Amino acid sequence: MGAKRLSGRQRGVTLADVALLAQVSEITVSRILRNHGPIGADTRERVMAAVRETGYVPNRLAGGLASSGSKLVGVIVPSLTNIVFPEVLGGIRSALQGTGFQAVIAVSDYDLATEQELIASLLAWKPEAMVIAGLDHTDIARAMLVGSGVRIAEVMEIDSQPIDLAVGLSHRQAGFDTGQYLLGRGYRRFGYVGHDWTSDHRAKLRYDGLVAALAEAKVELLETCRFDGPSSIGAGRGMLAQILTQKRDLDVVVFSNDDMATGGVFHCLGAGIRPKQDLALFGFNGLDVGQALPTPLSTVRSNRFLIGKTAIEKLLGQRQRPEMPEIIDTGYEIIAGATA
Amino acid sequence: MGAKRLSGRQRGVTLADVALLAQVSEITVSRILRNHGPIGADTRERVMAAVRETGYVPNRLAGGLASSGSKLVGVIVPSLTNIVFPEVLGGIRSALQGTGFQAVIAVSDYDLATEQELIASLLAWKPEAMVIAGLDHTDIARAMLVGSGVRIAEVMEIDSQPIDLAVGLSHRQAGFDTGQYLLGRGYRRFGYVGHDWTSDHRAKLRYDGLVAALAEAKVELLETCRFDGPSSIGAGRGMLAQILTQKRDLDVVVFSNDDMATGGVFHCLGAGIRPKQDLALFGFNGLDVGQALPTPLSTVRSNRFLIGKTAIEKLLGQRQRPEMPEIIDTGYEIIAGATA
DNA sequence: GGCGATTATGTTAGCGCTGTCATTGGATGG
DNA sequence: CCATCCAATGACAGCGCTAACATAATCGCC
Repeated sequence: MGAKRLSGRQRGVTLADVALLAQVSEITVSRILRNHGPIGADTRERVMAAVRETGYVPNRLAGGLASSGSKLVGVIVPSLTNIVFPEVLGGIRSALQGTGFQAVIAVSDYDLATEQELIASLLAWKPEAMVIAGLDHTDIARAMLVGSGVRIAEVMEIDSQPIDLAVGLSHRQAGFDTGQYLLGRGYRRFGYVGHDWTSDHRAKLRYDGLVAALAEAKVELLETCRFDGPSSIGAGRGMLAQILTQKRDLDVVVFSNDDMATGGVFHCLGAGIRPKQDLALFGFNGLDVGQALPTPLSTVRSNRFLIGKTAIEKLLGQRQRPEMPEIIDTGYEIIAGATA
Repeated sequence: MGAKRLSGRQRGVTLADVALLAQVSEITVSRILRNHGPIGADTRERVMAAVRETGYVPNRLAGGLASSGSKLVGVIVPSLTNIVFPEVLGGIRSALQGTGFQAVIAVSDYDLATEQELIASLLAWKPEAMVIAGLDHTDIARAMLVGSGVRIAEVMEIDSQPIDLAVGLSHRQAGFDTGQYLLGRGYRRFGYVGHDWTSDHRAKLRYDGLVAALAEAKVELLETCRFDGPSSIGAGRGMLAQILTQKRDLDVVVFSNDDMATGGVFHCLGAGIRPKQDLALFGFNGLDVGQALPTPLSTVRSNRFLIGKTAIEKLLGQRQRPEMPEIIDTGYEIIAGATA
């Protein structure tokens, strides 16, 4: 009773309702809710009571529009089922904690066209910043990102030039170091088991680095096997079985990542091959699965959590794009493990 | 040049700019961009050209405010590192595909207070629907959800009454069936290895079901071990080692989930215990890791993808809350595997 | 060939909030 | 005792878009 235009209810309590109940103006309620400007203790009390009584929920669409700032950070990752990306998100969430910002997560399914759509879609929410996995985008996507004026972090890799900020590690270098490490341990008869490169081109970079390291030492990669699909433990298991029928006398197999390598270890366990003694196995990422194995996986630790955290801290630390793109190397380290 | 109020640029192209360039009114541009109402072919052409030329990106905050509908679906999950939730999200994304809706994902870290904050925060975006993992919420959270009028799906479990819609499976029943299944296979000396129940109360429900099944058969659960933290492969490995020192003559160990059980298998492999022959192991979820094991894990398949997909389909299928809460059982099935 | 139906476009009035600039009523101080 | 300042509050316009209602222009059809 008394409501002027709203008849059927349903469409929510607004600032006006709260203001009316608390006998103050809308702007005062708004200020109290945002801790903005000086407010009398009694007024605050009265307004908060009204908020509670009405069950008022602010409308962020209206707020964002009015203040032209959504307090949103857009995030695009290629997958959530590959555990490394949730880990990056963990870092992002941790850095966002208490800042009032909220991440909007979108998944591109390793598809650049989808990524482009998602970029358009997320920019429409006027995010304060964007975090995108990878440096590879369509031209249109890149143009939209550049044109938006929004700060952009491209994460995971630093092997080429970013738009604004890159946070990650050099996958090519990691692959190279893997090669040198294994050569140093005396391995000479190399095999490689990978997965689809069109979807995961960072795996390709690591492969290139590996081959380069071997070439420097005049060692040849004897056999290569690639699964035509995303990496998985099952694929790794199957591919190792396959490569071993093709070339029996390998002394080490490098996998595109830990998932694949874990599958490789499973194959060994099932086939009575002793990891390291009979065949060395090497992965990438340093995932928990691999480290919990009876023989902890020899691999490279990439710092996913740190990548996400650093990206957000940098982005929120400076709201303007820098003159020159910045590149932050979060590094990696070889985990000796027990399989190589 | 010619812009009236914008001096320093930066703050975006608007509908008005596009309309001006294309020599039509704003509403016409708006209609074209939304495929709404009849539009002349030449006009459409001209407007699309103007959109391209200006690099216009619609402002969804304004759009949502004007049409009081954000085309957003809020999703709250307790974790992204537990792979089951990304799988639910996969189902959600699949059902959202092509509907024009976008999911906003938030992570509660298994904390009901955090969940409550996230609910408030997501409701502020005026989502069209919400999906929340679990039926357990704070009173305030529940009140906000009820009061919002928004359609709500509570997913994963159906062991108690939902607000609006529940999609999932009965974890208690799954635990019960696990017990009966193992009894049927002749096991009598049961052990249980779990993780923190305060964070994962569905695990507790399964445990309760298991105990109930055993009690019916007058079989006792001989030993219980619970890791004080989230489930992980490492924890499962450690806990199995521990329970076996406490009680050596178990013939089967039921784990709180596949992560824990996989750790258990790892322990066996390391300790020379043959799964099934020496000690049976049973998990929950039917994860890929477990199925890729040299001895595929005996477990229960929960249909995570289906849960997400069904929830969204139901929610978008009917925009009004039903009179009575609806419960959809997506079921589960026992995977015999090779460890029990 | 006039009347309603249909198609294509425009006009107006907000959606719910916040930035900006008043306004009010003491407290301060010389 | 009046100018000055500050704390506390309010009025008002407008963020960028779209629903709802006009308004033209075209088209059949008896």
